[in-house]
Amino acid sequence: MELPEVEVVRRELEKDVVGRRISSVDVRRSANARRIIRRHDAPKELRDRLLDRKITGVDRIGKYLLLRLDDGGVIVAHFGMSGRFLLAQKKQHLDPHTHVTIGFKEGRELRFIDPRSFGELFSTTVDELGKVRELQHLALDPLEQAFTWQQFSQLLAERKAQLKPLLMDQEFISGLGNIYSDEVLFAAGLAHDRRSDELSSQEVRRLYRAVVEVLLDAIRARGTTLDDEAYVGLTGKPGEFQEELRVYGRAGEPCRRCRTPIEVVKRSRRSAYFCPQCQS
DNA sequence: GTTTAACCCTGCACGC
DNA sequence: TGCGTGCAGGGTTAAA
Repeated sequence: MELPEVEVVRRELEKDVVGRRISSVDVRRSANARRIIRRHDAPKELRDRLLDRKITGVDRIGKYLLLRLDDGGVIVAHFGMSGRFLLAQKKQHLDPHTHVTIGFKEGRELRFIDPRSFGELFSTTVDELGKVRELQHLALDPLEQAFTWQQFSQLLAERKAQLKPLLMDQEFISGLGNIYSDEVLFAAGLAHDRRSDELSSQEVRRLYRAVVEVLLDAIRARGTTLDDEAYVGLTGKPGEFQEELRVYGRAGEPCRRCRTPIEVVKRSRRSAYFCPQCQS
């Protein structure tokens, strides 16, 4: 799950969960549930921090969600590969991979579900936010006002790395993963292994526009829901951006722009999809 | 500084 | 049918 999916969930949380008061917190007694809240909380600590608090706002930094509480507390959530939130009625069937359940006074509950257990959910406070290791090294979020062409141009020039891994580096910009880095590079017409410090100013501008436009398009389509992945919105409705993917997952299929078959290369277990004709 | 590989994890596709 | 194997990918970490 990457920035667009997390942003869609953020907007849904803002609409459906802000203003709710937490009446119960349940952490499953499984090794994976402990792993999800790992390092930061014991189940009792998480419960004590959240119980009776009201959720006052929901922010996002890169792929991290921050649910703010009325006493200065913050719930931090990251979905990893297969994690998601489900807003359900309490009597609704419980997915076996539900690790944490946050119940509200009005009746429904927010469930953190994650089959592969790469996700995280833990509590902290506004004052301690700067000390949270996961958040410390996050770079600028590309949908923030501060993400300008000039800024991006300078960042690219300061590094000498291949574009694809650089775009996915959360210390460079935060929010892109494997799917959207491929889509962005296609939209910009740039090859995945081009060097960041060897781009012309025109290419930098194309890349900048591609980052912003692909992310906004994906958010408009409510994110990408792939067959083998669990991403669906807060209430179970899948995204639609998978219909608009230009290269990701389309190896061997004709490029939508020039009909050349899309190619894929593997580098340390990550695949990069691209059109050899349109990207150079 | 950059790149590579291994690790965490489970569901699924595949071949025998 | 059933088993073993490989793969997917978020991030982190260690090593090259």
